[in-house]
Amino acid sequence: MFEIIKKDKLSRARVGTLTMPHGGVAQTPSYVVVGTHAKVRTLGAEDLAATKTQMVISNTYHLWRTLGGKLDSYEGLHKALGWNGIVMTDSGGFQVFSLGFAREHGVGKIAPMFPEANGKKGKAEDNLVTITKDGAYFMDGGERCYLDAERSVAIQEKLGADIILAFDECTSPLHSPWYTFRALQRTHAWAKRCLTAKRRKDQMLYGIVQGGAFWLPRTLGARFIGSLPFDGFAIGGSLGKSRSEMMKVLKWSMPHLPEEKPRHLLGIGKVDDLFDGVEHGIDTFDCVIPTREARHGCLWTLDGRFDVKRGKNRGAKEPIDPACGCPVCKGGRTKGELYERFHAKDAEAGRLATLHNVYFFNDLMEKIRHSILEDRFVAFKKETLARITRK
RNA sequence: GCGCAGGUGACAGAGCGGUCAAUUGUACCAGACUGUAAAUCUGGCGCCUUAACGGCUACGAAGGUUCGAAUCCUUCCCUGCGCA
Repeated sequence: MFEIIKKDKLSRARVGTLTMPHGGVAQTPSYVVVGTHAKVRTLGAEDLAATKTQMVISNTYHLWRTLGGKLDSYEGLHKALGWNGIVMTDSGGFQVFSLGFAREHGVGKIAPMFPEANGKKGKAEDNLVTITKDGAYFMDGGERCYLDAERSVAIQEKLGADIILAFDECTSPLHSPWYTFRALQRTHAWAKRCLTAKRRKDQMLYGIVQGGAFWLPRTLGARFIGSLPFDGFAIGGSLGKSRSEMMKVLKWSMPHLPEEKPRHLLGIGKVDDLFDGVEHGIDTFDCVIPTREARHGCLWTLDGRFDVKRGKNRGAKEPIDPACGCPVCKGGRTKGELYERFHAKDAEAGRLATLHNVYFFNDLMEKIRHSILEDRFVAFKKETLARITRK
């Protein structure tokens, strides 16, 4: 169930409450922390609570492949996580892209302006995925496996998340409008099949808007998916060559999605993205940035982000951010300690950094919620972005 | 004092006559990471040059042999180990 508590006057931003059939509750806008293998990398269950985490997203494809036959007797994601917050599962649709054309095209979802410049353009044989109108074939460790709408829903029902996602095809930013359009037809057919295949009543099913960064397919996508009886909606897919194109995609999509249902922005979540997304009416975001960058030593603060592995942090006695309330900063841990642990390849380094980053993003979302409730969201956005880009 | 092994760029450690400004690792500097193929990847790292090109100075020191030396020879200095 989704209840809107307050709408912003100057933008489409809103504050809401997401309540799950099993009892989990989240205040939105909210960050969804990525825990692909039913675990937020480096974090334990107790850490989730300490980081203000309200929602976690795991991955159908990865869990399906690792659990294998054990899926039938799976304990469920809440048990696996040891945590009773809201859990989502991605459908595996993104892996159609990330293991497929992403490798061949040498791109991410947001393509660089000059793809050849990032120097890792792959060969066609790097593409591990074959897509048909029925579903997708993956090459996984020499084994060929098949995933489609029905199977994805069935797996997600066994995994037992609160919110599950429709199986979709995420296209590459380098795909043509025509390819993108044909992929969109597949995604739409699969969306309807997911609705039909769904058995459990205690899970919410979100539809996914695709259509690349092209106006027509994207608009058609939003209109079509928005018209189906999903419990919520997600914006997915390749979002153009730059952030400004990404925001255009939101602008084209959002008006076609029902106001009263929750909207999720898939896989996007840097600070400026969050503000823009919220401004366009997004309620939840998931992104790998806080956890992955933490493991890579990159720490986020409201004064910008920095790499704690750099030499200037050796011996530094100050916390990551004196204003931060996370267990790491409040616990008296210093940049110097993080530096030493990262250089010693101590696994605790990644955990401490992850604790900080996850807390940072969850806390930022809380601040955003407050700003909306206090009618100062746009001002808060402006002052925060000015501050964070200052250095 | 004798014997043996060595002295290479911030450190460790390759190279053992030309393709060596010198493999590689670490450190250092810079950058990337957006529904996790990722606790990872990329670039730089003697000096001059925006950079390429080019030039200059370099492999303990000084000489020497060679068209050409970090690489061979001589002497000296220094370090480690063993014996006195």
